[in-house]
Amino acid sequence: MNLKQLALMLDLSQTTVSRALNGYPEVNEETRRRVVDAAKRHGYRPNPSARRLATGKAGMIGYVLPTGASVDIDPHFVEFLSGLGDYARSHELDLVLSPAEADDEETTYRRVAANKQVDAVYVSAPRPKDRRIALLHQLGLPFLVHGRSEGLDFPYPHLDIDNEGAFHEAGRLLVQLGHRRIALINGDDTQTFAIFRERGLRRALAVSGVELMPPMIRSAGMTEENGYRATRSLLELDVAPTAILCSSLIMGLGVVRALCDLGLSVPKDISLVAHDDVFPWLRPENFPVPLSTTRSSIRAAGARIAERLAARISGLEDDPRGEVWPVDLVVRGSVAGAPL
Amino acid sequence: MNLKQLALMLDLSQTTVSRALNGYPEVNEETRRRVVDAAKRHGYRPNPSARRLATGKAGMIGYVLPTGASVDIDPHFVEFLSGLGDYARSHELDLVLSPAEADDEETTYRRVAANKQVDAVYVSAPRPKDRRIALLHQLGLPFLVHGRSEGLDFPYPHLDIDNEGAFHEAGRLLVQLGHRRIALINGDDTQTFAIFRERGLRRALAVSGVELMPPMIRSAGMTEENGYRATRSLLELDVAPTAILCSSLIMGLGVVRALCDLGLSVPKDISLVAHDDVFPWLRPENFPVPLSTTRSSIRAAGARIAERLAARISGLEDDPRGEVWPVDLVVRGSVAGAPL
DNA sequence: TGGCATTTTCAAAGCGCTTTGGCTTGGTTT
DNA sequence: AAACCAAGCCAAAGCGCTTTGAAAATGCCA
Repeated sequence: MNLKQLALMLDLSQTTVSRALNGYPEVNEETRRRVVDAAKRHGYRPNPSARRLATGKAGMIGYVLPTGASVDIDPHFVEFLSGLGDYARSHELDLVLSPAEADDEETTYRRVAANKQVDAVYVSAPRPKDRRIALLHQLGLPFLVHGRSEGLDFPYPHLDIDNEGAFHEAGRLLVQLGHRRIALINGDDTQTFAIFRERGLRRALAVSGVELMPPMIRSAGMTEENGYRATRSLLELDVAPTAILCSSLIMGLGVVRALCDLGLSVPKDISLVAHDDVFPWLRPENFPVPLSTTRSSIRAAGARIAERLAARISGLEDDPRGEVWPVDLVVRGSVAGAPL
Repeated sequence: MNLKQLALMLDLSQTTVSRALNGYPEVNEETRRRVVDAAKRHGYRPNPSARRLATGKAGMIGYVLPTGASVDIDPHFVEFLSGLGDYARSHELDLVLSPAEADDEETTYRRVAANKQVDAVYVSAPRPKDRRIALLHQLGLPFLVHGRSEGLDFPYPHLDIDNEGAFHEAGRLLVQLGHRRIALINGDDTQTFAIFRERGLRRALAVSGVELMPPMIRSAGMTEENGYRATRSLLELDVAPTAILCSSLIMGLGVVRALCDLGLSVPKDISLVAHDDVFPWLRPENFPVPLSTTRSSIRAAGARIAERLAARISGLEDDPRGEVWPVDLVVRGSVAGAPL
């Protein structure tokens, strides 16, 4: 059932039927009712390919997915997707994943933009002076960044959580508990989220006159194994930390395992705080010792990003506004006063 | 730069240019070279919307994503996606995720099929007599199932791992080690993979004359917490198990935590085997006691599925062939002879 | 050289929608 | 009564590609 047939059946022109369905004003309300009614009855749905060709609008949002034999997609992605999908569903928005060579995403972004495959894209895991953002800005393809870049000379729309504030708060708590040697097991420090977290902790330590030194910082992909290794190496230092701030629950698993291996107990010997993105399948309160966390639902972020993207697509939002969410500090049993 | 302009520039008809570019035989090789060359030089890329409208082919593969406030996307999905994306990239195939209400995927499948948004879809987490498979079969939309259904009266293309064989092997090993009370902590047992795994273990036990009784079976979503709870409840039984077979590493984390809580040691008190989908961020050899596993890379499956979907789209494959991969049993320190 | 089969090219008709510009109709103004 | 206007509708022209059916060019043979 296509427009032509429907128009024929109603003894109207395609123009009128199209307008009636799309809510244009120049059509009699009575006529519109007839059309809408007939459309529903015959289950008419405009062919998206045709509509897209005519309007240039795709009704889809895009994401360029870095791939490669040695590239692992972040497990957070799936949680983010839950939120995004949940909102997108209610608006009949589909999501297009365009796989790209991890070290050349630009080509794919250009292709996606040139093809007008999607109405907007979102960008995740930004780095300082992120090339993708500059590119999208230049290409004029609507976009939204999950996270923030730095050092760009133009404003761009984004949604981020207050990573610096979160780790500042967590650091401050530890400092207040008397800790001075606080280590940071961070994620990939070429990404801004990691930079902000380090900054937050540094600021908290500075208050008590302590400087966050390089040996106290580890940075690596968020795997259990990396958490383990970082912890082992930190505790081999001459002046080992008495507290650890860790950028993810997954790494947190490794941290706990390492401490256990070394016969150290949480929180008596070591205090531990981790960032929690709120996975349904791994919860900080279920760690051997309930884990204190900085918590922010990545799923909620996904939903909000979908909402804003939809707004941008329909023209309701068009300023490059940035939105930064506060992060909860949730204190549980894994922190205590510094040992003497 | 579109076809028309390119044709004009080359002083050829659109027909010829189109044919030259699409490899039709009825065009002079010399002409073709000219065309291909000019196309490359001017960076001409056919507009996919137009092509789609004309041919009905989309160049995309689809996936209907169940969503909802209380629906969690399986964390395995991301690993699967890595594999799929990796292959898809090399073939310029995009992936369309169409979010659906979790309890009414049918509507979305119908929409996707009617709109011809994608050339093929893949279906995951099938159940016995899966409605989606029957629907796709009936709609005539090419598809591939990751996993298997049961009780369908027609063949359909799928890729599965030998879940029954895997858990049979694992069960047999435990039986050989003298275990008789073996518990199963399974995933969602409305899904076929879980049914097959149970069947495998049952068969292994039967050999030694033991029947797998309901109290020895737990089934739940694959979270750390569910692994913990299942284990606690199993060990409160009058005749507690001496070995546990567990359907995922994530649940395995909970199992280990529960055993630790109870002061039981692996493998002295309890032997443990888990299924490993090969996550980069959580590896069985890094468990407190290295975990024995049945191992099968879900990522490899993703790549293979993309490959077969591509083949089906291009007509190279069109039989409803099923493909079942064997599963490795990897023995590590978590199994030992049954305690007396 | 004429006739015929092949090769190579083209004009035009879709694909199904949106949108421009114009045509009626009936009512309001001067 | 002529002149104007708004409301409601329509025909037709795109959007950029593929594909059909036919025409022109070429080669081959008798």
